[in-house]
Amino acid sequence: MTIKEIAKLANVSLGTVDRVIHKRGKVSKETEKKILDIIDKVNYTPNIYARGLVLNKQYRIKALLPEFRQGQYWEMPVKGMQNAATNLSQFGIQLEVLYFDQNSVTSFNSAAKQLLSYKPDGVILAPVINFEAVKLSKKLKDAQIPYVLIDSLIQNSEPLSFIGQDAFQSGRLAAKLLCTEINLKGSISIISIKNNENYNSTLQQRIEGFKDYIANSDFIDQISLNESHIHVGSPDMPMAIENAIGTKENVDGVFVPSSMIHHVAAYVDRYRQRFPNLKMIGNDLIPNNIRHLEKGTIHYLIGQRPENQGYYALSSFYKHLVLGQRVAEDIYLPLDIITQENLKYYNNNFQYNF
Amino acid sequence: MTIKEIAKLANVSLGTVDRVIHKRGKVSKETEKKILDIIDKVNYTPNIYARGLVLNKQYRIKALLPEFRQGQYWEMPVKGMQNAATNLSQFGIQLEVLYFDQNSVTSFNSAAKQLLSYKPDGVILAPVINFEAVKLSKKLKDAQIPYVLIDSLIQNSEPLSFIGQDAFQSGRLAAKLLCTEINLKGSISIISIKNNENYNSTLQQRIEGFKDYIANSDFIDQISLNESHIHVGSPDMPMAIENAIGTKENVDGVFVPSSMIHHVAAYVDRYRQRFPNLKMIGNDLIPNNIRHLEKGTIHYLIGQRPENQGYYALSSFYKHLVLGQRVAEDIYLPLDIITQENLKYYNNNFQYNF
DNA sequence: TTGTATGCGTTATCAC
DNA sequence: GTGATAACGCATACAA
Repeated sequence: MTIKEIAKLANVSLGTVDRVIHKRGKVSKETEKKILDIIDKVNYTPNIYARGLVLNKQYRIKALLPEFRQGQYWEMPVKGMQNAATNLSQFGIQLEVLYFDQNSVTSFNSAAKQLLSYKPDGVILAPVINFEAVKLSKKLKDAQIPYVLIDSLIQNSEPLSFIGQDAFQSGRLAAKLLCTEINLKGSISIISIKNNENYNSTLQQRIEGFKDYIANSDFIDQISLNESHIHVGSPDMPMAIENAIGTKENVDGVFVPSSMIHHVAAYVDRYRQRFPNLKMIGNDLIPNNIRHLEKGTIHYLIGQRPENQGYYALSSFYKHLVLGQRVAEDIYLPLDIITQENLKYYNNNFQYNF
Repeated sequence: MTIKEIAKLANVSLGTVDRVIHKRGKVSKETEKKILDIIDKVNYTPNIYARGLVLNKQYRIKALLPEFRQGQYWEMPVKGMQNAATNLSQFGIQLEVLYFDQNSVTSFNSAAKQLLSYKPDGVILAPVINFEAVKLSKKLKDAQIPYVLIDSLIQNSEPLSFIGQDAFQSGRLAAKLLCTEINLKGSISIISIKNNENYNSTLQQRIEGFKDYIANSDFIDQISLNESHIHVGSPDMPMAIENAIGTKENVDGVFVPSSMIHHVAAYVDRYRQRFPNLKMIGNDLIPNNIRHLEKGTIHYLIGQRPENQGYYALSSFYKHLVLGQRVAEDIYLPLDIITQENLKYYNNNFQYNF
């Protein structure tokens, strides 16, 4: 059904129908009602091709993400975003990624300022520096620029959508797997490793979920927990790792609630004979972690499909801006459990998700 | 860059450019080369909107699948297909699903005949009745109708793409999880349950993978295996289950390489006190299986994202027919490990995969 | 308040 | 061999 046909049915010109559809006014109440009824009855949907052809709109989306080196976590969401950008370019979606230093508020603010100066049609934001992200989200709201949050949520925000993982549940799952692996008894070391100084709600929630699972299990008395915090790159990192896993009492399991588990795994691997039965579980399938999973140093990795997160983030804008569809508010990605056995098929078809 | 601009660059009319692009001939060698060079240099891609508008093509895709009742496995791929059909209808993709009785070759053949009479632009085929599916695939090839295979492959076929799972690897994964769960020792019962009489290569491969994992493990001597085959609906099914798991020696683990594990779970659940520590693993997250996973009767389910399989099947045709893109030949879906902990987030966003 | 005309980029037909 | 042109459905500027 086309506008022309609707116009004929309503005995008006297609200009009038168009004015009704786009609420441009200058139509009498009665003809408006008549046209709306017909539109409703025939279930009219505009032809996406004709619409796209005549509008010929370009939508500029800016992403604001932490800078990264090859093999680091943030490489993966970016890959997914760029993949989406390729597929969506024919629909006028344009992506540019701006980067900031996770340890520098100044760097974030200057990138944010630059971003706002572009007056983009949409923003993808990783709120790694929580407090500054909140301020930016307010500015975006004032400027009526829709934004998508990726990885973690921020307070009082009204994003077009949030795309990430339930961190608490992720921690619970890690606990279940690790406890089963160590046969429901022994000593577990939770090691929080970060490469920045910011408060990280995701890490925190994963740890809470981990503890919650054990606290509510019927083998709580059989498990002893200890927790440590390590900063990547600090000169005493080896000693910190040694303290976390090499104390007198044997540690049976290690949980690192971030992609940084490979640092511990490398240490364990170096002194393999000292840790013959240590079971390790962590997050994110970055190359360094995958290597240790293949080697057997790491036993489980929990994935959060970072490429898909990136892909979905841009897709949200395609749906919203191009198709005019309502988009899901919160998109929680599955908690993928990866072991040696299913590693090969993990996410090998994410590029197909369009 | 548009055809018009290319025409101007080449000092020809846009009709000539069009003839070159579509290889319609009637163009002199030299002008053809000149135009091709320009097209190549400016990296011309046709405007998808204008193209779609003028062609206004409808693509009729017919799917040929086993009939099912609510809650059965085939409901899920169909759901994914129909979801895709909704999203893709605006691009002219039309889907109709034809059903056949898995236990009736006649039913399959009459549905296949009907399908061919439609002269569809594409076919989605579930080769559940292997031999007949092979014959149909030949006819489709002769008629030059592209087809997508879903769930399992067939011999000597040349599908547009195959969408499914690596069944052997799925079996290996099941073995790993179950063996860990029973602490690498004990007695395991493999129960193959089917609701039809056809040879099922997927089941077979899963069982082989399962055995392969154990045969190549270092705890092979600690595990005893027995295997049984059961037909759903047969009056002696309870006794067959009893024989498989209720023998004198305790069975520690059960592996059912299909979505039919809930039949065993229901039996185990009814006589719970007799099987206090039985661990069970199976395939596919149909409602009956999910219920037993939540209850704890089933410990792991391996998912194969059937909705996504359906979605991808139709998407393949969108990519092939509408966008003219090359599509991936074999799409192996991830082997998802589902337990109580990550069940909630499993595949809750599959509808977003467009 | 309503109707008409033009153009978006591509395809396909027709005249030269 | 080549060029001109109508048509697809929609949005919009402008005429009435």
